[in-house]
Amino acid sequence: MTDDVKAEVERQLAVMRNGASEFYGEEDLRERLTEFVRGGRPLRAKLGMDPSSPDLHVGHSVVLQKLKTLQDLGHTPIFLVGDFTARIGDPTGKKKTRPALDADQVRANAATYVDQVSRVLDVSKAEVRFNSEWMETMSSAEMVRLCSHYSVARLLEREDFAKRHKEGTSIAVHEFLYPFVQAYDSVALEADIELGGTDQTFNLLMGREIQRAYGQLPQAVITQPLLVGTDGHDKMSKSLDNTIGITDPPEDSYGKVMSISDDAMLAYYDVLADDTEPWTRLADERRRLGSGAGDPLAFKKALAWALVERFHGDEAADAGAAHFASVIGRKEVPDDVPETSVSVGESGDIGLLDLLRQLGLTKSNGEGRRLVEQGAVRIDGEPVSDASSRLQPGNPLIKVGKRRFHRAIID
RNA sequence: GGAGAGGUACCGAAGCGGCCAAACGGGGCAGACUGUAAAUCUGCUGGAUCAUUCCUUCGGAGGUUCGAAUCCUCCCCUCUCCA
Repeated sequence: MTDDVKAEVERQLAVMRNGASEFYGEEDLRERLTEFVRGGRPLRAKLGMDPSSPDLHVGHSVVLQKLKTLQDLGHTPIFLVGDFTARIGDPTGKKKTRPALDADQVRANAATYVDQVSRVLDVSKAEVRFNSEWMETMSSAEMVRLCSHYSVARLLEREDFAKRHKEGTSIAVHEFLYPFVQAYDSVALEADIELGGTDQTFNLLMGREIQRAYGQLPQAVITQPLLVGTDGHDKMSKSLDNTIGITDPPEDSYGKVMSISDDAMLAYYDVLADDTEPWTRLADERRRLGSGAGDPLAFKKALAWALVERFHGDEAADAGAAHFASVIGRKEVPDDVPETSVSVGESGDIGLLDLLRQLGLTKSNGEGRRLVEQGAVRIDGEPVSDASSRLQPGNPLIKVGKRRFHRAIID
């Protein structure tokens, strides 16, 4: 019996550790975990996300996946929507003060989160909380007390703060408050474990200290590696415009994966793979590619398929693959080309540059002219070389670049 | 409160009376090439205009000048040092 308990505790710890970058406070957890295995209360696993943009992306899904893993182990997943912290703006990794979001914006973003999270996690069995719940009503006196538990010197140990301080970029005082609030969230939620990306390490660990200061057992901290963006260099981030959104259309998601470099492709696999079907099949090929052999294109297709499948299901993944093979591979016209009706002027025809703008394919005539000059514009498959050309009424298919199609209904 | 440095296009950064719509780098877009929308190479990258040219842009508001991103005045913001 005791051995069984011990084995189960070790098994759970191993599962938690799997794929993680760091597991801080693992020892602190052992006792609580043992009680749980003996039939005690489940551990409370916290994952916080600020609704600073309306969409979650695949990078976020890495930690969400971990939360799901903890859910599957029988623990209580707590998805914390940082509606209050979003209004401060997480200074992590930032070179300058983030603009604070207003309450309405935050509320609107938060509303979309729960739905998106449900693509990964069984939200109905999770505890979904908002930190405005306790932060909105915290008194100034309490805030002061909270801040008394940590020193400026230690805050300045944070690399981003230290750098900004040294370089003379301004750090607004409220930015210092961010880690305090995040840490206090763990107190309010009585978290046993907190998850986050490696970039959150400081904030997460501060949670341990603040919990101790409030007389709680410190949470364990599991950090997950950051997913590189589609550019292959920086971390995936909305502000860098290198994301694959959880709610992106399957065709886009598939195409975005296909566009990443081979190096990034391996990084994606390493961070995203779990022990479920489409991923496990790739394990051998992953090893071959690591040693310079293998078929990178086939692997990338399989990776793209697996990723789309995770968020949209296998039919959507098939559709994404078919779309890519058709449009990019065979250079065919996709089935679902958007259509827009435009009217000719008194002349009875319409200028190409006007048309491009009306279809939303270009922002200005200058841009349109440039694209035409560069041979990027095709009408019904034929390249156009004259920017001043005019089109008669009809239904021409306009193609700009390699993958932007639009059918014009000219009358 | 005092002294100094600075605010330039999506970002970084030159320019410091006309040759500036503003060098250069990054990013973005396009083309070539490729197993892909990677890498690499090439081109483009404020708006209107076929073009000549015109309009808006160099923190904000005024001013000097034939002419200002560049000079002057006031204001706002950032940073440094001093008190």
